Amino acid sequence: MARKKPALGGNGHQAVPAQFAMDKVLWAAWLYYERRLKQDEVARQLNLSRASVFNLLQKARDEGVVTIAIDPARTARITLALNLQRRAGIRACFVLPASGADSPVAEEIGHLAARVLETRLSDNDTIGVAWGRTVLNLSRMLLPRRLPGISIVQTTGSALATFDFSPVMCTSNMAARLSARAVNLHAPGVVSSARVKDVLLAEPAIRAHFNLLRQCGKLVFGVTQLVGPTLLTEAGFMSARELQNYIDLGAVGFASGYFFDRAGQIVRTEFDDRHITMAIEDLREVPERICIGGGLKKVDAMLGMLRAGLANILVLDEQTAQALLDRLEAG
Amino acid sequence: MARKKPALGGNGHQAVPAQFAMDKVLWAAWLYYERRLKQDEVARQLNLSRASVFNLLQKARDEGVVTIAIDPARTARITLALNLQRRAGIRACFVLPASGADSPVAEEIGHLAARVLETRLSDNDTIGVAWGRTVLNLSRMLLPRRLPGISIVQTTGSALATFDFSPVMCTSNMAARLSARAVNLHAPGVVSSARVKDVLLAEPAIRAHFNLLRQCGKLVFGVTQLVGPTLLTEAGFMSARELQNYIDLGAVGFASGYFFDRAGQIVRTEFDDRHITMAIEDLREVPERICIGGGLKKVDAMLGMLRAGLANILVLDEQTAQALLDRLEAG
DNA sequence: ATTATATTTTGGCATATGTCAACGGTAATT
DNA sequence: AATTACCGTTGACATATGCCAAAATATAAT
Repeated sequence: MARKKPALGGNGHQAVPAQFAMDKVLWAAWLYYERRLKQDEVARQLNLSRASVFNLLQKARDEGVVTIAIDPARTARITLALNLQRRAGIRACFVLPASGADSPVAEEIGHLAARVLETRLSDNDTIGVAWGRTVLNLSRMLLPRRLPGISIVQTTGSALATFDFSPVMCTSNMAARLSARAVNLHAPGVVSSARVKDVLLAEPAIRAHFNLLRQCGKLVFGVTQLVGPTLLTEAGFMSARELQNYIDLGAVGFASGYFFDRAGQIVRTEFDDRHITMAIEDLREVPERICIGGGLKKVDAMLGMLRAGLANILVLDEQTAQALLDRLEAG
Repeated sequence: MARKKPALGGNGHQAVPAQFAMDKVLWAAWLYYERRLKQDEVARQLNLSRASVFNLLQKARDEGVVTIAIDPARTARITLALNLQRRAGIRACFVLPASGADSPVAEEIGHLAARVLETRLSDNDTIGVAWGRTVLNLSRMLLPRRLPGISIVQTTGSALATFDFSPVMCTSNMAARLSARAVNLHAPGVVSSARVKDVLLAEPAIRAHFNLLRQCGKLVFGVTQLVGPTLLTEAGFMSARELQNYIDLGAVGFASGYFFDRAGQIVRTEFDDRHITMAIEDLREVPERICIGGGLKKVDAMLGMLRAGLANILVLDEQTAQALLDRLEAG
């Protein structure tokens, strides 16, 4: 996908970035994609070899000068998506076309989610971002764009353990892609006691952060199942014992900072009192709550998540969508 | 562009053969454009021939399922440049992006012009250079390079008064930057009588200079409006009375040594007979005649200059380009 | 059922695109 | 000044795409 280095300046000598016309990348892209000239003809116009024109076009695509994108809205119009949307009582549902065999579903869903998010972004948006592998995938697939009015805000305290899909990683990655403002939450994700959490939440800087989160127009998060090996413990976010407490109380999944059971009831333990994350009542006020996830093993968790009303926009793969729909129709 | 029929919605008949719960057009488009599979691979996944996949993709493009878009902010300038080029019937046109800031336009245009000139330079070029503030700006922005085969030739006699953008200054500055040969015209710009001009033009050294000018592959000059305070008088090039004579005859501008009116007719007074400069018929033979200039107050002058056919390559700022285009389209 | 008439699909060929290793010039380093 | 390292450029070759006319299939009319 990513060809080479971002290659800012291009040819070394000269502080003459794209601001100046005769930007060959733009010129070539224009002739090729707008005027529909063949690469040969473009080459003739620019006095270059065709191979060079090809390279310029490559760069144009990599830099995001040209965007070749599928309107993700279309993925929401297929029967399956519409049915699921209706059954789950949500606002929209985007379904990744099933691709044969060996596809790494998580990556592809991140890809689709990136497209979905891109089309929904508007100026001065504030976007709350949780953490997780899928969310990180999303951030990686965003096309570089310049949207300076946008803020990407962390919904959860930064985790202590170093894992590559940490909250900080997710937000800063996204912000970098969009040239947007990254607003990190300078607090641990989990603290040792309820008292410490109270103290932290009373801090002005932290309060300000949670106030900012109340301005969010969009929220992006993944969903995790609790059975089998789960990232929650593997990533060092919580202990196996802490997790077991939730499971014992009937929890089937975790999303956007909260655990819930099959029926969509939020499940709480003392862990919640030590978990520094966006308040659930604020969370439910966010107009667009986008949940990204797929894989059959997550069906139970997603079902609970939907019933809990955490998401109102869903991005998932075809297979999971079908399974989810079947379960919803079964009752 | 539109290939065939609009192809009724694609998802028209819901009674899909069940095996494809998914819209084939979308599916193919996703695999091809997002997953970057080859058409063969897509064909294999969909159990179709490659040609059919091609047709699906065609339909996807026609229906707007895939969008190939160039960052509109960057294309505006190019569109403007192309339109202006077409309307003015010139060879090329380079537009300086409107910088939000209050930057000194003249300098920026010189900068752009320098880049334009650099990309067009070739070995053993002979370049005729007039004088003016913009031309001097150009010379200052040229990157030092070693192009020994090139000659920079003065098109107009050296002015007597000392102003920093005199013909000699412009040529020698440019030559220095390019390590090129500066060929100065050892004669005054304006003499006292037609007789003196004749005598001078008969001089072998001067004849040789004008012969050299006939070899020019490129010409670089600015353009001046005549209303309001103008450099022509301020720099001591001519008297207010001499200028007024031109204005009375309808002249609106001065470029590359000649005055012209709104319609592009060259306007002459006895001053021309004392002005030592490249003959207009030689001037019009030069293949690349690059005019540099900007600022809304010059629009009238530039219009006349274009109609007079003095320039066939234009370097100007976005605002002026737009104004010029509007005027040309108005008729 | 049969014929006529669209519509979709396909094989194969002409053209366009993608890749790569080698070249040549510039800039930084010694 | 010589050396190295780097990067854009290029020609030649390998693949992929675009196109069209013919075949297959669906649809309508008689």
